Amino acid sequence: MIEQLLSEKTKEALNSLYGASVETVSFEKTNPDFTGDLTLVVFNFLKISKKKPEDTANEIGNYLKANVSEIADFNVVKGFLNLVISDSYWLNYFNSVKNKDFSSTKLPENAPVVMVEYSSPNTNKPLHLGHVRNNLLGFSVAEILKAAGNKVVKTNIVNDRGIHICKSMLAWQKWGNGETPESSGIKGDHLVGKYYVEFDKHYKLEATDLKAKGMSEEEAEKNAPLVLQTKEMLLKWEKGDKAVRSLWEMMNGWVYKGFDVSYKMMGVDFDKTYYESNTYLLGKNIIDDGLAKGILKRREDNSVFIDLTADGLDEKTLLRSDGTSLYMTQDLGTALQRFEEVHFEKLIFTVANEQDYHFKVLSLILNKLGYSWAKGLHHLSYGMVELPEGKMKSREGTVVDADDLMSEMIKTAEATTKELGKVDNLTEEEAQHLYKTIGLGALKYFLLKVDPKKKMLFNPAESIDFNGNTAPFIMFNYVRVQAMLRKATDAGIHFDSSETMEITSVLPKEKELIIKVHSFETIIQQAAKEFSPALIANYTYDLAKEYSQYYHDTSILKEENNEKKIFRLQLSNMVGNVIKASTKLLGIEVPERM
RNA sequence: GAUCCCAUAGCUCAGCUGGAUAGAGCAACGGUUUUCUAAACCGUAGGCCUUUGGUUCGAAUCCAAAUGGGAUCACCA
Repeated sequence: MIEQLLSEKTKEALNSLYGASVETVSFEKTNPDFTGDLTLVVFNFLKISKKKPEDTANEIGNYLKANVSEIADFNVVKGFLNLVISDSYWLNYFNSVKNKDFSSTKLPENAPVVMVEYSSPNTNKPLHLGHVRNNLLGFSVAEILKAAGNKVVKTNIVNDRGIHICKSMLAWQKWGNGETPESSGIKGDHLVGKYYVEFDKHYKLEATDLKAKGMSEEEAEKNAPLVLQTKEMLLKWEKGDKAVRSLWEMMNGWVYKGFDVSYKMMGVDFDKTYYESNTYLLGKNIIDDGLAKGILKRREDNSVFIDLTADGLDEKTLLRSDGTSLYMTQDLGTALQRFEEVHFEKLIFTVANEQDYHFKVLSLILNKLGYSWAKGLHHLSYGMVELPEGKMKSREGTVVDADDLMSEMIKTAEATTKELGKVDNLTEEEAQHLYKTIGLGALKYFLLKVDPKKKMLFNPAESIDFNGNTAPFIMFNYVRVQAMLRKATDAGIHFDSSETMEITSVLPKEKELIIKVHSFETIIQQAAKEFSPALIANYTYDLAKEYSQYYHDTSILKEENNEKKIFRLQLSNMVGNVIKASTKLLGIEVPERM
């Protein structure tokens, strides 16, 4: 990396010129309005040099030019030292990576293990837009971490038990008339979700009824017959009641079949799937351990808690007075279980920001209990997706359904593609695949290009764009490259040999493209560090945009100089390779034609 | 009441480990096609970077407060 070399040499310069040693020296990309590639801001060194900014910059510049062969020239504007890196440096770099497969990563044996948990669906309803953001984020972060040199284990924990699951079960029992996915033709998860909404409808009626009879709102909500029956059902489930268990298994089975279809459509997968019904009792041994260490305390009524008031938080109960465990207890237990299973360096939880508090407490407790691995826990917190009318609520049916949204996107892609008349040479199968690639790509990019932690507004009335900063634009540029390369191959031009072209100078745009590709590695590392697919998305867009301008202004196949022509083809090929690799990190596939 | 997150063009967002004149896309207006895919390219217009104070040679960026928006603070998950 050129930055590293320059940083070292600058330290050397400061030492030799002013006899001072500086810890870190960093460069930034030169502002496009000035000449140069990298810029050193010298204001920080004035104390050392005891000279004017211009003089300091000039002295450092002279030293670097004399001692670093990669520096072709420099100029000084006020306190800014702009360095021009020689074309030959960039060309050497270009030649070393022009045929590289940017998407392959070879992991060292001892690569750190990172577990990424995402999705975590409930089995009482189908996936909605919020889940889509979660799934895409989790999957993409996993891909990015892989590319950054980690061994990644993708995990899903299915919340398959609990009072909310019993709600749809009870409603189906009461009003389902034996309806099944087969008999109704409704996708399993949607069918179950239908009864979840049904439950809420009846429950609200009951509560209103009780209120009319003089109960307070709170009483009415607690004493609605449906609520009591659900609690009873949960107790039966916990005791292993045969009828309840088999109903549970049947309905969950429908849901899993449905989820599989949605996951496959989204293009996400998991290495491990956990079920809450198997893990909800975990964590009690941690409690015993904490009590023994005196970090957890037992109340008079036998419940167990931890006092976090000294850390600015509250008292957190970890065991009910009847000895049963809670959400937090369970999460403590599963974290420990996972560490014992895979010895992760990091454990990433992809969960919406409404649970920031929960994860803060979780990490704090584990740290207090002295588990050294707990510092590897990270909550990948993302903002909620909101609709113009506010938060989505599954119970009330005000959600953007994941399956509906995806098929809507594919339909839009189909309509647009046909309108542009781009399907003439495709078989029906190829065309269908193309619509899916474009539609889902547009959706994925739309959700991933925004900083994860920001909440996002989705207006279903305004369909997702296909122009500008979008996946179809990026794909379009990839496709243009492929079309051109096919044409070149047909004409018998060999651009993919490792042969080095005798190019001595490059166009400014060509240099920019090489520099852009050069920074791909750094961007991956940064995205991995910040768990941010948005960085990859924006990088890819910038690259595609620059290529688009280059393509527009420069003739490639029509270039008469053969060396230049081949160089340009190689450059295009390289840009295509990077686009393919970086979109892959977002879970986006690129088509070969469109 | 307490804590956490957010605030940049009409809209959606970049930029935030302090640096030069704050960038894209959409929408608006105008232009480019006998030339490698026009889902493209070029141009015009659009900004008290929410406000105030502080730190600094230098602040959209760091600190504090205020305002507005969101979330959380169960022996629910």
